[in-house]
Amino acid sequence: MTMTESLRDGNAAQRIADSLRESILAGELSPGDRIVQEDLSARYGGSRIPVREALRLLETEGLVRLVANTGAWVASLTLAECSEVYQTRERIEPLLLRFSAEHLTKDQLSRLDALAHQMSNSEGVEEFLDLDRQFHLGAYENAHTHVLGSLVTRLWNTTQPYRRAYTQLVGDRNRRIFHDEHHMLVTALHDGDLALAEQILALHIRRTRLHLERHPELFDQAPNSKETPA
Amino acid sequence: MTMTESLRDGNAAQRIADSLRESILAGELSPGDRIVQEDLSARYGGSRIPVREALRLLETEGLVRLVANTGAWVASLTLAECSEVYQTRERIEPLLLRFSAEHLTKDQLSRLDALAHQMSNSEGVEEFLDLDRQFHLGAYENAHTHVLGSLVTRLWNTTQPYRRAYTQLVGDRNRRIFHDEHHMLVTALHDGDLALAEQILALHIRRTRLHLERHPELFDQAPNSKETPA
DNA sequence: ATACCCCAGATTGTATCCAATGTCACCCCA
DNA sequence: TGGGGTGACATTGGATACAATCTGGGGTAT
Repeated sequence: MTMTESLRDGNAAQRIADSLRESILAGELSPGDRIVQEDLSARYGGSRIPVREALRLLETEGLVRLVANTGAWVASLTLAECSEVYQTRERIEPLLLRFSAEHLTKDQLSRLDALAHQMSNSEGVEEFLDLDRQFHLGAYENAHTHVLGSLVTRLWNTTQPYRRAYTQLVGDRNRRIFHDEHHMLVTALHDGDLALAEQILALHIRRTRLHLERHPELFDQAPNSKETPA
Repeated sequence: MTMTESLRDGNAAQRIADSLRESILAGELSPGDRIVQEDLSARYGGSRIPVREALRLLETEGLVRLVANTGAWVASLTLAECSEVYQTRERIEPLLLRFSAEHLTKDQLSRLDALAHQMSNSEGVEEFLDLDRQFHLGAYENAHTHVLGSLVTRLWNTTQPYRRAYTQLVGDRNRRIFHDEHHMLVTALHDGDLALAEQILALHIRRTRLHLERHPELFDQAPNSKETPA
């Protein structure tokens, strides 16, 4: 959905928000970066009005921080906040997986399996991040859910910069166990053992969080600081 | 916070959004009601610009539905969507309670106990709704959390109209068990038995959902319909 | 030398105006 | 008489212009 349609959606704010979100997720903008309204309006060839609406939108998504009469920055998280997001994900993603698994087709399962294998052999950071995201969100694809699905996507989005930083930091080391967990998850889904799949997913998210927590240097020290110390 | 400060926040959009949110939560506006930009700008004495930003804000909060070039409506939920929200709450509110319980003071516990008793004796629908909200959100008050707390509040907000409709429908019948669960929760917190408190809360939310699901007539039949059938 | 104040530039917030789009009622025609 | 098309009206979307506010640097007094 979206991509092609939203371009002619008659709605500039939505289009700008989508584009800006992509920029943040792709790492072109980093937490703490200043966002100037005029720059965006110039870049997208409109006035600042839709830009402002887009910023408001991204603010409630948690991707942007707005301060009245002062400006906008790409949102940053403290370690505590990021850990909070992961603990939340640990509780709700298994539920979403359950909703989706009931409707997953053989084809979709094959695709998940293929993605897991691709990841095992992937080299670059960006490729890994992209495949990882596709794998997890792909597993939720068939959850016919309007609320929980977008919520999970939102949580993925806000933590994406830190997933990137962590992946860059540790390189290819220590990834083996993540890949094993992915394969275990596919197997559990294939066997139709939903309870097991839920458990594996929860443990997978938990382990990722524990690994992240070993690297406080990746995060802001205080909430809502304007600049990344790095 | 907010009320008095936000009035001079230098930010009209925030102020309008806060006020409109209150109107929706108070039941002055019902799901499906049309929202006209000009009406709001007249009511708040400004132009439509901040109104539009406010609507965008409430849209991502799930309280308003926007359609490009067409208009805005107070968001409505289908039974399936509402059920989804409750199942999500069932998973994350116990976590939030855990975060908060670690820091709860004696005074706050007493207040929760008082609220539970007040509810047992409350008469009107609005009084009950208000106390219920104060009780639950009050229990989370000391969770030093930036993400999960606002998320839970958001989920409470989107389901508030249906909690109201249900409460009005069933009257005072069947409320006994809810009150019992509230008292049990306070007791568990008082005893410092966090695991038990989490379980009681999860069951409390689950039971509420099951009760709601017995009344599909309270909900929209199709997602995003413009008017409430009622 | 340092702390404070004040002003200029930059940036955001808002109002007014105009364009674009959707809605609805009316009319024409089969 | 009913269905489809067409036009005017209401409402939303966006651009320009102006007001309000914040930031940072230089000057002054202590």
